[in-house]
Amino acid sequence: MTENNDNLEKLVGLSKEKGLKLTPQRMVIFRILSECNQHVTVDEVYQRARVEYPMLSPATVYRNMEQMVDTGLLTHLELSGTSMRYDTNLDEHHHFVCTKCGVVFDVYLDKVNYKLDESRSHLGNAKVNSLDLHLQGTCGECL
Amino acid sequence: MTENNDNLEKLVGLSKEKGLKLTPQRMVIFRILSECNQHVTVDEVYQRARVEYPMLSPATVYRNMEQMVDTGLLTHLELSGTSMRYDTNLDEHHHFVCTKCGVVFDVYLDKVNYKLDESRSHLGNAKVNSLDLHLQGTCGECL
DNA sequence: GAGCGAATGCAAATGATTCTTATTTAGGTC
DNA sequence: GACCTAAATAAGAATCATTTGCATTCGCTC
Ligand SMILES: [Mn+2]
Ligand SMILES: [Mn+2]
Ligand SMILES: [Zn+2]
Ligand SMILES: [Zn+2]
Repeated sequence: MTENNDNLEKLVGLSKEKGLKLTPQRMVIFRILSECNQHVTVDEVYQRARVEYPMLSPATVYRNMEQMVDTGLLTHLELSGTSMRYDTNLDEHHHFVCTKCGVVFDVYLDKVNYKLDESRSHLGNAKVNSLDLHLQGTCGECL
Repeated sequence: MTENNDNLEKLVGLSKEKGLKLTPQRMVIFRILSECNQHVTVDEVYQRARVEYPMLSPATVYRNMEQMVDTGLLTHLELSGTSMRYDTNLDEHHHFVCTKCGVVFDVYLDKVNYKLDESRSHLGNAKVNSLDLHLQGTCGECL
């Protein structure tokens, strides 16, 4: 709860720095993002937000969340799926996805080592900048 | 070329086993899949196919490719992006994506080791079944 | 060649996202 | 506090990928 408040204050502070105006719509979106699940869709945020702010337009949520990505307050969650998921966790981290229910957990790595099979991998002289580990399996609930 | 023929024959053989009927539309799709780039969208296949078979319907390509996933002749490429990509390579492998041009290369690994930071990763008693390594960077062309 | 279920074409439906436009408003300036 | 302007919003149309319903056609088996 105090952590949520911290998150909210951080969002408000950063958005001021970026020159974003503090509209009530934006405040509702910020608060929901600071309270709810890390890996959300626009619609999940919209559904919650409209309870408190019924005249809110979905387009506003779309615009705000994309803008937050542009200004570095959110990231896109790079998973395939029907609708875009956003990540409020800006730390470098990876993900576990439950193949039954779709729940997404954050995974932090102490280390990763991998060795390419050069004979079959044809990267040419591509330069690898980052790696993203996607773990899949069954979550505790679905076991 | 002989390799493409092999691929095509394999597709035809497998589809017979699965009880799929050999329609001319399906044959065109199979042949294109056996000839072209591994990581294709439905539309890329459709655009090629309609050259040879102008009355082909996009819905037919959608239906066939999804059905091929169901019967194990194709897999979904688990990347975020505007439209679904399919992988004709059924071997276990990983991918490199160029962040400039979007090209996708196959990557084969000899080994992977990773160590979770248990204090921050909360997998509960989830069971991890597979891992997928996504390399990102700049391909040779875009360097 | 007949019969049947699978496959197809086409057009309408869907769902997520983006865009357009007229209107409102936050936040700075006097 | 009134005023200004650029930013933000609501509402709805537009777009794009994908799916679905339905009438018709066609591979395949006997
Ligand atoms: Mn995350
Ligand atoms: Mn591949
Ligand atoms: Zn689960
Ligand atoms: Zn490239």
